[in-house]
Amino acid sequence: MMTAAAEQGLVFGAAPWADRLLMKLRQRDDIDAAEEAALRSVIEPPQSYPARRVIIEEGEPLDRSALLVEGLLARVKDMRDGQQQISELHVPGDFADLHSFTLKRLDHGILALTACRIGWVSHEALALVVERFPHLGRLLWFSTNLDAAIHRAWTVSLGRRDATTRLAHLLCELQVRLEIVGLADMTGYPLALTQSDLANCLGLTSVHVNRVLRDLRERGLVTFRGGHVTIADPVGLCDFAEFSPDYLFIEKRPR
Amino acid sequence: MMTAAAEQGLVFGAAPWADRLLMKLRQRDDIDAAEEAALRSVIEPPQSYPARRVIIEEGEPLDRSALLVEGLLARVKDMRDGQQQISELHVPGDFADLHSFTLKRLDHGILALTACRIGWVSHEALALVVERFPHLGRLLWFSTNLDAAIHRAWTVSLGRRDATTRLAHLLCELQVRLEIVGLADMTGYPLALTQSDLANCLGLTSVHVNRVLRDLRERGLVTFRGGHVTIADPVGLCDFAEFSPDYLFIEKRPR
DNA sequence: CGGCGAATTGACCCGCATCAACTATCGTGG
DNA sequence: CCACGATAGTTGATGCGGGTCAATTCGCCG
Repeated sequence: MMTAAAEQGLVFGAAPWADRLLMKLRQRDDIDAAEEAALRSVIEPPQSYPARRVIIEEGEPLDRSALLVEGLLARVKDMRDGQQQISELHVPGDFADLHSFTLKRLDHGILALTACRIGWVSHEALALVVERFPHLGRLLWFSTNLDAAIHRAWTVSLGRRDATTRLAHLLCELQVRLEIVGLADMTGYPLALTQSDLANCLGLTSVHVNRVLRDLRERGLVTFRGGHVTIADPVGLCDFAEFSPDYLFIEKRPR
Repeated sequence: MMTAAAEQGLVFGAAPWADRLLMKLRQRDDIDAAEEAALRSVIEPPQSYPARRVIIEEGEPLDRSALLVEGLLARVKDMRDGQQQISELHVPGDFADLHSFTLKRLDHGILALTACRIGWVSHEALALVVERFPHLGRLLWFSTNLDAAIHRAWTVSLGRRDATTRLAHLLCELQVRLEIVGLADMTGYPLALTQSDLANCLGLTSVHVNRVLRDLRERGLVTFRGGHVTIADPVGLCDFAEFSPDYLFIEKRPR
């Protein structure tokens, strides 16, 4: 019962800030009460960070990972000439840098795009949990592999899609990922990004993102305005973007 | 002694086809004799595949992973309109789809770009080894996270670098990765790809790759001809490409 | 020698960057 | 309450990197 309630994000018992993480993991595989308790126990109470704060500097040695509880995070790489590229966006329920558990430092920075709340997990505690509950370990491993799958989808967008399709595809991805953690309904979702942030995801300039947003709006597919994405024609949008959620692995599979 | 020899890829004892994999993993962390034996034992004798053969179809259910022993593999995604994007190149010693261990199917295909030899590993056997040797499990987890780091480097190239720099960066990456497994010397390495393959990595057309190769040659940085990359000016090339091997995590770190 | 895929080169075009102006929004202090 | 300054968004004019199309040439194999 506690398990079922947690699935809907309604539990305010132990470490409720892990609810969205559990929602996300449970769409992949069952997690029993012992595993749930162990996982919740390693996540520290969330700390708040203001928008635009660098949470983790590129290369910094790390002994903990960040679970995003609220807000939006980005994995960013800065170039010599001042350009920036975002390699992934993180929504609540995501570990933004679970890969630092094995990498011990990051090849990119972690930047708060909005005000955020983050629950930290020490690698030491995580190592114990993973050895004690190998199935949970495999699920967390899965979770980093899912990040890689998202990277590959972005690679395809950047390499082979034009600006309009690329943006449409990203908005589809976010719809699905936010739905999983209960932050989107069928009509859309709040998204407190600037057009410049989107440009840094899409390898474009903010000027062009602006034009492309107008294009998508005028096509009657999707609107992004005032920090909210409104999907006018879900089927049309997916088709236009050649979007299929397959790469997000939303399916129950034994570990 | 066997361990030290294996480090140089000279052992022809048990499963010598795992030598390059061990070379690669050992640049990250020590592997003791028991772990080495366990790892070697799960890798089946290599099978041969001709160039251009699809090794794994996108979406196909998987219960084993492919260790590349010889040749070149690519992770490919095909688009509706016939375009193709490669999201990663694999060199000998790489698991091409270790992530299928947790994903159970792939979001992309695996294509042999040249004639290849592949040693298969069943997920069942792998699961046993990983539970028995958690440190080895962490090292393999690291290895999939390294793939993700390579994806991110490509994302940056595709999003923010021009064609010439992008190609230069890729050639630098391959130099380093091939050096690790003893397939490149300081002057360069064999690379049996077509210009069209490179185009599919870089989000370009083969026509433009051709022009860009000429540009790099005329700048005196690097030459790609007859299936061989010759690096004329290593320092100049790295500088030109804004290349740093940091994202390849070539450093000993405790697991 | 003939055939075929890969490489090479030129001419032309288009998507997106760049540069530049202007407007909208919002928080802040006088 | 308004003036302001800062940041984000919007739109137009112009230029360039890389795509497209097409014609050779090269290199290898039968």
